[in-house]
Amino acid sequence: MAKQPGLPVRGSTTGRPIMVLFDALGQKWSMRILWELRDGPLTFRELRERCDDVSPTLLNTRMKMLKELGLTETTEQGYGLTEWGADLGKQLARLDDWANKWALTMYDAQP
Amino acid sequence: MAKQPGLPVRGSTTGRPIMVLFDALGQKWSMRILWELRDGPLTFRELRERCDDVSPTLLNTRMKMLKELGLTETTEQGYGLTEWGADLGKQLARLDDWANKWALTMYDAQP
DNA sequence: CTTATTGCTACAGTTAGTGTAGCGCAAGAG
DNA sequence: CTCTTGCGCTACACTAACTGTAGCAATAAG
Repeated sequence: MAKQPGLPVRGSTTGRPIMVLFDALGQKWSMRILWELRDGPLTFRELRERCDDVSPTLLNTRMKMLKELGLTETTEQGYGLTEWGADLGKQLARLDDWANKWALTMYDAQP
Repeated sequence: MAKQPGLPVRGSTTGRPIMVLFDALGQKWSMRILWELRDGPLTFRELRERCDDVSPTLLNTRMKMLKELGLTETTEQGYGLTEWGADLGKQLARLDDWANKWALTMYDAQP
């Protein structure tokens, strides 16, 4: 089933962009994959290894979805982020900053 | 099973804050719940309704998790965000802005 | 008492994700 | 040419995550 802003997703019929994004990022490994690709393209097997050996079945379906959403693409160096994917990656980097402060003040856990 | 920065989560043994966050937000309805609480506390049944009638079973387990993470709390008005939860909500609002631009330039889909 | 509304639990059924094995293909070595 | 090596990916059986409906115990009002 296709997936893009404007079309309904799990748990929301409106196709409102943020709902599409919540649906996509709310699936296991989605954010992690974008995160691991932040420093440049990786091969299927490399990416899989970085994601704690996620099952290839899932990695493949997830990559198909992210590709459909225009966030990743396949280059000659392997799987990489598109411009939009990289942009979203920056948003995730902000989340990283946030998470570190959060952990620090709430649990004294180090990044 | 407890959940907090510093302790291992699904797919990462390090307990690195961003991984804890990815694990938590990567579960279905997590982001949506934080999103729906952004304008103030809601009762269990109200919150459930706003989340497209998510099953009460899941809503309850999710609320327990979010509470454990210090993102939500139960007030006299019902379920609400903590300061950290509200802060994270602001990050999600940034994602909303991002998603709207994304949808607009990629698919001409309106927010 | 009855009635209504609340937060929440029980439980069976469906969907999503896991883990291992290995296929088909392309490139390099002998 | 054959043999190996490493690649992206698929098959498939298993487990975990989520769904949907019914309804319980508690509280409050009539």
